[in-house]
Amino acid sequence: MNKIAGNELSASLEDYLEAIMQLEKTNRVARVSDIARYLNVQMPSVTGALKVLRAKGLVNYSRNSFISLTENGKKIASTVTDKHESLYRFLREVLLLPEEISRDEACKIEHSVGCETVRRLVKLVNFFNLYVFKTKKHGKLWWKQFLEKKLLGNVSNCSEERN
Amino acid sequence: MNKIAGNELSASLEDYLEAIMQLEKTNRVARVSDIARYLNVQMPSVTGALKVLRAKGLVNYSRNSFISLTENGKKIASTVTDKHESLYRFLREVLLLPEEISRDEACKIEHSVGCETVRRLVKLVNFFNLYVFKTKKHGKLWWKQFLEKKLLGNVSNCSEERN
DNA sequence: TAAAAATATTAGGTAAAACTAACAAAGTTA
DNA sequence: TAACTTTGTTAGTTTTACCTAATATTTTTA
Repeated sequence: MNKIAGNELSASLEDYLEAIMQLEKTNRVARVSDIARYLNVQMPSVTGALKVLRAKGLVNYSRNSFISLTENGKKIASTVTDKHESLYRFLREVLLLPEEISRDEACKIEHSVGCETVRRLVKLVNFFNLYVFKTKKHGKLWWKQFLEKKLLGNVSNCSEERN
Repeated sequence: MNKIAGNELSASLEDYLEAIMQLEKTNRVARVSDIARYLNVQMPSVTGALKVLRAKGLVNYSRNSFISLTENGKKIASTVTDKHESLYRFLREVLLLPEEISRDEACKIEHSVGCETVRRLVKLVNFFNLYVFKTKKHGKLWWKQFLEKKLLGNVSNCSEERN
């Protein structure tokens, strides 16, 4: 299962596009070694991914030379980045999770969440900023306390994790 | 990247555990063919997964015989199911997404979301039910309209999807 | 109970996405 | 410019998670 339908990209390939866009933004150019470092993979993995992305028409790239996103590649990369940022804001500003966890979590979820969901999530963030956090004097504090309060018997025994 | 740390299970293996628990609940027993149908895979894939899960001490299983979750397997399966249900409720009750999309989306996200996040998500659902939806007469309607309203210039060009 | 159907397993294969080791090309520096 | 370093590629391997085809086992039914 978990099949990848026709035009959809794997989480991994999405990550490469995102990395390239990010590196272009901060470093002017994205090199194989930068991408590798950014994504915590070895260089041959990058070369391999670039060939796949080129075959899909998402990057311009040729041996030992520059890498850039095509129009199409840019479009996908910004969709993913947008999901990432929206999720991050939701986790950070509404669920009030710590920065690092919000970042990590956004990274993982960004590949499995749909656009409409993200759009609504952004609305939710706006709602909190416009209404909940503006309530009386201490809206945000009140919400923080509400989050910490025990409500109903939701006892999930989360074996695995640190968070 | 996307490495699976020591004790963590892949999304796929989590799905098998979840399926087995679900089938045990509704059918009394989970058979290879049931699991295959449930997860949309072929039977040999199930046999293979069962061997891996057995090696990890998560299912009791022997050739041509019954399948059941061990204590440990049950624990993990219910954590996943719990994540699924909480996500579903959030998507359905707060973001007001259609049933089917909420279900699909929950299915995909359940493997990448942490326990603490889910716990807070549940609080958020409670908050909406206790406060937002109880506001005046038409709390829920008001929220629905808020969700539909255009706010700020969040124009993401979501090429891919249907939702 | 023998034949047919359903269920399960084995064997072998494929594809994605990573890896290492070895080599090649480019850039830097002495 | 020769030697060294950094960067990038190729070739080949591994792991995960699927698949099909063939075979084996169990259950049902005529």
